[in-house]
Amino acid sequence: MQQPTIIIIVGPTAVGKTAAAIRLAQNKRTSIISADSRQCYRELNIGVAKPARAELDAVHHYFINSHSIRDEVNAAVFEELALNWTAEIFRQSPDAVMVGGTGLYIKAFTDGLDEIPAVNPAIRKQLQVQYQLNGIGWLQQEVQLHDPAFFESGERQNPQRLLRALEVRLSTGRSIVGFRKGAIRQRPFRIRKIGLDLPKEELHRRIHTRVDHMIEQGLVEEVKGLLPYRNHNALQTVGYKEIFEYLDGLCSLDEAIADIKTNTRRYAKRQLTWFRKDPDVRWLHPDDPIVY
RNA sequence: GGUGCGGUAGCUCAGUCGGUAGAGCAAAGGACUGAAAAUCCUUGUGUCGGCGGUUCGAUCCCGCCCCACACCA
Repeated sequence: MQQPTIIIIVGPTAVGKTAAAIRLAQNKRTSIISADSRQCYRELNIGVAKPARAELDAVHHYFINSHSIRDEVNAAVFEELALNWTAEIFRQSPDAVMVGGTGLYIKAFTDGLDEIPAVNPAIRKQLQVQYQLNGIGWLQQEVQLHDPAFFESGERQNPQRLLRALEVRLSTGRSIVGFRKGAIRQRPFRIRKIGLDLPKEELHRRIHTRVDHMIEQGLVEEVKGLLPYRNHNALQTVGYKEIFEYLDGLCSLDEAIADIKTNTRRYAKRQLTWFRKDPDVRWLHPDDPIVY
């Protein structure tokens, strides 16, 4: 018997992944696993362009509204959940569909992450506080002192990477460099990747239209309700950050909207940089039929 | 109509005591294994408003014109 197959649809934001995935899942009579690091939060709706109610009713979606912004979600969490959901789907169907724009999550699912023991949350918290207080210079010194191997190879200007290296070193007593094997894990199913793309101008038009639509839908109200959670990681999100600035009186609404458009265009560009590098992706126009 | 102030990169502006110019933002390209819609790296794109004049040489000085803004009439 042939191995079950998961078809993964990737591409930049606003290209039309959601609609394509739903068409495909309906054809294959199967379910969809979302691979989107923001749509999993039930408190985030308008600003993250979730599938519409009718779309969610038409096809079962995993990893949509599955978490709270108070939960800690990351690539490792996604890897484990998605593998379980995949197994669940394959009990019913030889096909599964995954769709999303979060490249790292998809890579964690297809290739696996190296095993690194969980870090002590107290250490993580403590490092964040100290970094806020003392800045990047302090962080660099600490990493140089505690993990010279990473300091030599790593990104010295990147606070997130430095903090990660440091928390691993202080939690486990070992350098993160030693944990990174980069081994690609074998999965018990076939993986097919489809990339959707449009000419840049058209993609930008779609982004701009979608942002305007979000404002009409009441994005400002949604963001107002989330003000108490603005420091959560889940709220470090295009569409939310900019409206917080507007609500703080730092800019006009029009400026905030223009910033959302700019930041969404840049996000799309980063997504394309990531996915274009992947030789396994077969590129299609969003309207093309996906046949396997 | 007069006076003042300005016209330099896509935008906001700096600058050159005369030797063809540089910041921020935007943009382009890239990296990225537990924050990834995050984070980080690289790259300056230009008839210096137009036409004349002075000068070895003008974006800079002078004249005229055009455009924008402010004030006066």
